[in-house]
Amino acid sequence: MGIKKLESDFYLRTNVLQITSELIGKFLVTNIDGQLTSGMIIEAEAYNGVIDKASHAYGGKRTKRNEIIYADGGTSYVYLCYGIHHLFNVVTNKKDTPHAILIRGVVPVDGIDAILERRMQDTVSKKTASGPGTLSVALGINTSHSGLSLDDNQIWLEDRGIVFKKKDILTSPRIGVDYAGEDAKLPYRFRLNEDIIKDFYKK
DNA sequence: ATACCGATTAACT
DNA sequence: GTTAATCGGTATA
Repeated sequence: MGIKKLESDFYLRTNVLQITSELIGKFLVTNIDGQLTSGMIIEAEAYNGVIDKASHAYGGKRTKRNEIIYADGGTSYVYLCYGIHHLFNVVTNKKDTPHAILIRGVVPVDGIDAILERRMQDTVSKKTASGPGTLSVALGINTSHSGLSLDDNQIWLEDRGIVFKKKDILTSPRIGVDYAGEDAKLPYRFRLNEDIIKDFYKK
């Protein structure tokens, strides 16, 4: 057991689907604005680089915004969606192989007071950090954090020894990527069984 | 300079 | 189940 910060050997691997499944049960931790906050990852989606029509890097496209996806694994990629929502991604694989994982939901764990203040809520519920936009608000993440190394002391991931059974990690098509044609159907979304998630909110 | 649109959310019925 | 809100990024000229 114990707490182990994930290092580049974890992020530099080539199988983004494998890494995405392993992220369920890991902890996303931030130390932003003097507040230490964290959440356990319960949902994430894989974006498989230049061959994935749903990826910002499809076809090898490079723009000022998506340039970060081409960085080495272990880098934070945060971008603005619908003009309002800051979506946090983990870049994986080696430099110039633009794999990324969108973190879509966490269960709040550390710094609950700060999280509730940021979300302007009184109590923790499933709504506090269960979407890609809301978890960024909860943990204080915004586009200014894009390009940061996850080895930095502002945003990082931890393994706290929690392991779920394979059957409790469900796969399904990704959300909001209908424009990606055939690739919209790929089972690249990973999430924890709802019954197990409920137990974490009871604690 | 201008036009289009999205890896979403919250508040509805 | 439906839908309005909202604006930076991107492409096109």
